[in-house]
Amino acid sequence: MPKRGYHHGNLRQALVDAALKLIEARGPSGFTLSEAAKQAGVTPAAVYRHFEGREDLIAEAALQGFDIFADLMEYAYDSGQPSDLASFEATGRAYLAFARKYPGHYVAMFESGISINRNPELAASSKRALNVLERAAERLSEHIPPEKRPPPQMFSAHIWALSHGVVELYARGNPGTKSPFPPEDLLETGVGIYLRGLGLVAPDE
Amino acid sequence: MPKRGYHHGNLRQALVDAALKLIEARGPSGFTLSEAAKQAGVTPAAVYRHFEGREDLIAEAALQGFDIFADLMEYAYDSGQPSDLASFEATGRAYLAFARKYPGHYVAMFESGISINRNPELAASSKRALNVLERAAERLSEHIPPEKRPPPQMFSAHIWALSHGVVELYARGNPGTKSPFPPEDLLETGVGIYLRGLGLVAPDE
DNA sequence: TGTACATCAGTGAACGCGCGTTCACTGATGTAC
DNA sequence: TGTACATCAGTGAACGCGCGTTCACTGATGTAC
Repeated sequence: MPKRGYHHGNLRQALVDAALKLIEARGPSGFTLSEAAKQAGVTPAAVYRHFEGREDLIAEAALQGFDIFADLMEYAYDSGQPSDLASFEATGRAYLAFARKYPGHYVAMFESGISINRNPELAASSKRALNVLERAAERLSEHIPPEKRPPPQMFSAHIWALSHGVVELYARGNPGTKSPFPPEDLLETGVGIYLRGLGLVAPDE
Repeated sequence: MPKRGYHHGNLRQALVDAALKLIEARGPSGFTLSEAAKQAGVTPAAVYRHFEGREDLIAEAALQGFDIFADLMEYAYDSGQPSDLASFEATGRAYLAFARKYPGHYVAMFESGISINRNPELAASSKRALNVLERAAERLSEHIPPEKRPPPQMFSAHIWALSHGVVELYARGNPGTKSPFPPEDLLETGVGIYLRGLGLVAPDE
């Protein structure tokens, strides 16, 4: 039974969890090391037993996020197989689902200003997530006649950008920018129209 | 001749300009009122002659950004007329062009955490920009048979999201997330495929 | 099973720093006569 | 044109605050014998 007595038991993860909650609640710049320590019931100095400092703590939170994210993307891809189209659509949905379910992680990953390259592990993990989407795009592009086939990296970039834009603009509490449609619908229809434009979906459903 | 002697001449705008430069260089949380004052060659206390405080200064920077943005969007729309399709495409391009040309404004508007509703002027100005895109989408949607015509607000939301995503992910110095394609190309092709999906562009060019 | 001891996770006090904000002031500017 | 004066933009010193980080320490834990 951890969490009792002088020694915390699992302070490292408790600090990450506290950081995630704070980042979610107050944004990436509202997060402070001292506050995270406090929420974990510990002195700020104790943080330095587990992390090099503030940045390092954020980086760990982002890393855990990328790991979950990549897992989710892979699961989504697999669940769509053997249909390449279903796989592609599922990864797009997984992006939004992740952002909704793990908002703290999402902000740590994409808005905290953390560099993906500060840490080889972080770079590898984010690459893994990206690769799932690129693989899905590649498979899908094979259904298009080669002579009119745009590079698959471009597909994935389009979908990534659309998903990210939907999340940033419509799926979070940006005050004032109220969403005219549920974000999920927005992404779903956007991807649908896009795929129709690629000739991968029947022009009339 | 302003800018000489004890009185500054145009301190208010000089502070906004300094703030924009700082926000561009260090991100929204890297910006400090004191630093902006310093760059304008003035004591921090002097800022309070022109603004209520830090937030108010950021809000003014964002407001000026929305005004420029809305102007640019309107100009783009007009330049595409009488073709509704050209107008629509032009507004999408204008979004990216604005983000590139006025990065400080862009960040102040979309990433500083400022609320669009803190200020009626700000709300009006951002609404004006949004309206241009919505109007463009509305006109365009009239070229689609009514029975299979999705709501025009949905178009504009799709394009807005795609543009925003391209800017955030590929058009800025996010370290590590190197762009596989020039952002302009990415947006251009993405919008192209999307419009084809709507049946507004010939399926083969 | 009991004792001695090394380990090391967390303490608590302290630090220097830059921040946003306030306040009484000063002195340049522009207007009234 | 020259003088008196009101205005008010900017000064400079001070504030309290919370931040990230350091350091010598303490005492709980687990292992060796």
